Amino acid sequence: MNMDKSFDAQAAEARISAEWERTGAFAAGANASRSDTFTVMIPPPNVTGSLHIGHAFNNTLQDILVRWHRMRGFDTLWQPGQDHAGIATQMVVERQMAQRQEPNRREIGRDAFVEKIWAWKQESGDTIINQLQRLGASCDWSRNAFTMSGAPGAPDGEEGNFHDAVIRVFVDLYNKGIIYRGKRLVNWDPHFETAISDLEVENREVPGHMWHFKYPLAGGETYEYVERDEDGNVTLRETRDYISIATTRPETMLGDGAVAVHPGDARYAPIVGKLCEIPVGPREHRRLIPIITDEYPDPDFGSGAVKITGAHDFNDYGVATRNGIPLYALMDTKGAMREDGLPYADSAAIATRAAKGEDVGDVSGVNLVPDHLRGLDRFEARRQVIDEITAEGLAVTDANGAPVIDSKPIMQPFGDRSGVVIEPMLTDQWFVDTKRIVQPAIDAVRDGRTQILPEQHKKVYFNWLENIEPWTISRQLWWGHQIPVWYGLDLSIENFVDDEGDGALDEVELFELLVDGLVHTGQRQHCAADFKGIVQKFRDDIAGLPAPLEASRVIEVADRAAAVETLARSLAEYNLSQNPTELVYPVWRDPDVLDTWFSSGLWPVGTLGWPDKTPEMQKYFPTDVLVTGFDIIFFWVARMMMMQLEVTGDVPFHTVYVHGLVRDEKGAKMSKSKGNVIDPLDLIDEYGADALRMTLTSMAAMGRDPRLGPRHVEGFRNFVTKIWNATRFAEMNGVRGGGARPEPGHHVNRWIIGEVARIRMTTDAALEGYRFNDAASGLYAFVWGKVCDWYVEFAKPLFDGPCAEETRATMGWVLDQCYLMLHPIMPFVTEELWALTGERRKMLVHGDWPDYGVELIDPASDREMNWVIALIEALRSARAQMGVPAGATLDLVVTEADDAARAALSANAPLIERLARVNAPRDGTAGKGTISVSAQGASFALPLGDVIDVAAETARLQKALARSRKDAEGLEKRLENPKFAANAEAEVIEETRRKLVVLQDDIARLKAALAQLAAM
RNA sequence: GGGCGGUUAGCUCAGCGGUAGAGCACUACGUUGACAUCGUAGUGGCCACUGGUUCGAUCCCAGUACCGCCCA
Repeated sequence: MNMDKSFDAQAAEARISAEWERTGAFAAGANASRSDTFTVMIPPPNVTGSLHIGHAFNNTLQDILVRWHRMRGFDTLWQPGQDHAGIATQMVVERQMAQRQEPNRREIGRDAFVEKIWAWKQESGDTIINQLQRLGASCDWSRNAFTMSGAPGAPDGEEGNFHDAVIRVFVDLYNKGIIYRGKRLVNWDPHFETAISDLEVENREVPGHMWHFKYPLAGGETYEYVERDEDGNVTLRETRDYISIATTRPETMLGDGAVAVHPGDARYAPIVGKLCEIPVGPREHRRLIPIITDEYPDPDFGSGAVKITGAHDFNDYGVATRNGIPLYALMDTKGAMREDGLPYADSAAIATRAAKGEDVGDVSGVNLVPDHLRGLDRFEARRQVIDEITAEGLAVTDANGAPVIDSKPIMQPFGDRSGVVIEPMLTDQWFVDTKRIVQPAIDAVRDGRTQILPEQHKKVYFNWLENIEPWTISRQLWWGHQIPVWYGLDLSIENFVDDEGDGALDEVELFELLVDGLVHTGQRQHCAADFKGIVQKFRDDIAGLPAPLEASRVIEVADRAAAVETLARSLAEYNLSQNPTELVYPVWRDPDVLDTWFSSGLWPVGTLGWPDKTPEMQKYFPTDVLVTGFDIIFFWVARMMMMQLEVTGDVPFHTVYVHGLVRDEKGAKMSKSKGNVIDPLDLIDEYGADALRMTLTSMAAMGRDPRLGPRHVEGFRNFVTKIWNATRFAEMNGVRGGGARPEPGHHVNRWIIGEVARIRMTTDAALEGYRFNDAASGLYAFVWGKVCDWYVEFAKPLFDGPCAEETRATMGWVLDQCYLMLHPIMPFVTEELWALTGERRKMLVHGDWPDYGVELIDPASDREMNWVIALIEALRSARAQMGVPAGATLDLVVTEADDAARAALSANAPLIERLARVNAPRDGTAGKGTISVSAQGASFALPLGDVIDVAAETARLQKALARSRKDAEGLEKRLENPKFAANAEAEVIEETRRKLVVLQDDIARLKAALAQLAAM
């Protein structure tokens, strides 16, 4: 067989991947030889996603753990799958529809749109799966899961039951009161027209402006405004008829409900409790709002007075709810000024009554946007508001009469998907009362049932969970798990009497019902897994209605409007026919879907078939390790902990390994806008998947961000070539793999077997501690630095001698061990070499991970070979420094040697001769024209003849001497210190003594050599 | 402002109580039985700064400076 000169990654990877897949090598339980399980859940990539370098890193680490366990015989499952990614996917498909100039989603309707998304998923949803396969990820692809599988409308092939799990948990938490609906201020994305969670908001500092406006006091009242410095001296005193307010968002002034000042702020004490006027809007309907006190305003910031717009600012919301200030919504779902609701004049009148302390009830119909601003975009409205106030002379001005506008950076919230400015909006949403389920998640990490590595991330985890806020889980999207809650009109009527008591309703009674019941705004809601589940609940609701209404058929309609219409029609028909079987009670389902993270929070159990009692659930849950990036520790890890603990009472995994973020060579975050993104597929194309994986692994130091550049990958591609060529050399010398571990007699062979045992132990220790970089660099150093640099070189002369057979057997075994141990990190080239070098019982992916240890280390061989290596290095170094031509062969004169040195020398002479380019050693003395080399217990002379440069040789020896002396002095000083002797461990003292003896031996030899040189 | 990290060879990073390591880069040499995607030998470091603990500190503690990241 003739091996190529290097590994053809491109060709081999595809072939090997296909073979793994064909033989089901990655199937759950494949190669299991024991009952212990090892389960890893892939962090599901977005179904819209494609492989980026972060995925490559994340999945390489998972694959290493998984392959390592599989080879050790664990019953291993690496569960793959994808996330349906609500907003992202909806966005992709909508954009595609727009490009194709198809009707938009509202035109085609919800069902058709969802169908389109499914079609898109069928077509291009497996992109990232294929890319992960190119990376070599050994997931059980036959189990590929999807967070929307089993949802209504899912096509063939998507019938998994993930949807059941999601709905089951929603219903369960709803029944426990942990999920609730409420009108709250949420982060609203005006682009996608949906609420998003805090975590999906990115706060960025952007250039902004702060405007200062005067809010005149009602009725032209005045007060003495006094400012003082720190010592209480008056710095400003004037009579004012206004209060000065600073704002970055003037358009929200329209919705102000109050002005707040700090209770300790003496400047405004005289006017607290009075009313002031919002300086915008039609003059004839100028609104008045109260001046209140609250701890929130910072007296040192701006004027110290803050306008309170409860419906459009989170801080203001807090102030407003504490003080009973109404929340006036100003914008629609697109972030434009509202056009709905009451006319401005009516609205302003209601608001003024409220400001005076009247209870005005629900203000959702109140629209305080003046007519001429209605429908304007929020930013356009801002400009107009500023202009109007300024024109009226109510902007605060400087000495020259110009309006004061501070230009300064302000923090602004942006939607992480849409990139538009988030608008706090008052809307009805569903929430998880996370405080009620968070404690077990905190406890589990605190008591170590789940370990977070590196440990520093525990603090972040605790900090977030201990200050957790309610989680907004509803999204105003169409792609996702629709909330399983149905609403019905509240028809309950107080004091209704069926006048005739005949169990039928006449026109008068119906009219009464319509007026008192139907028309009032109340509604009922019930939650169940499906429509069938809520029917009985609504029946119970209407059971108290007058006959025959109480027996109405519950039917599902599109929305509230349809329900009202349907009910009205049903009553009308009944009125004509008096046929009670025609009566219906229409209900409609909540149109919102759940936050994608609600479903991915159930990933560990949902992928294993829960809520069914599946064998997989039994076997593989709780899972073992979650490997993930720091950025989703809140999004995902914390939520999985909470949700799994809530539904199963168990932690989802015992270890969370948190890795860093892959950066570019300069340490910058990779981003499309910076243009510094590295595509892992490009790297795979150019250098091979193994090289990329090895690079990423070697950089995976815990708690550090790897910096990746193509140069690094190139280095590890060379490593792939190196092991390939070591194998090629072996193959050319008749070495075959697949044999049992030999028990050779030659020190070289005995030594390398001991080294293999060492690397096995350090590799396992590194992997057990999730020190991936140590595993990678240890193996790299072993294969290159021990096997290739020394063992292969030592073997060359042995192939010509009596030990040739045992050397062939040993080399075959050693290389097999290299393939085995490198396989988790570099699966392709090792699998290829495994196949090329022997008849194998099974593929390397199912190879048996070794478990030998110190028993294979022969101390005598170890000592001897290390002595030989040190001597060869000393000889080479001396030659190079003295400028001996590389090709020249020198005599090696033994001037002194103890028994051990003599034995080692004679046993390994051919090796030394070959690798140091010297002739067979002979005894003699150093004379004129020789340079000196020493090894432990021995001194040598290398005759160079006339060419010797005495000065250079002296310099070389003196430099070595100086170094040894310095080291020896340090050791001596330490040993002489009585406190060291008293305090240090016995082992340390012994080690120090030993080192000193070696150094002293070295110094003596160098001195002797120098003396001799001087004598010439 | 709060929290968490980092600062070690020219570059990228390991090490984290016993006086420093790797890869890359650089210099010189090299057609040695696989590998030039290579080999051999070298150059290069007050381990950010200041104190403290210790027989001993790059490593532990405190502070300073600078640089990141996350949350306000």
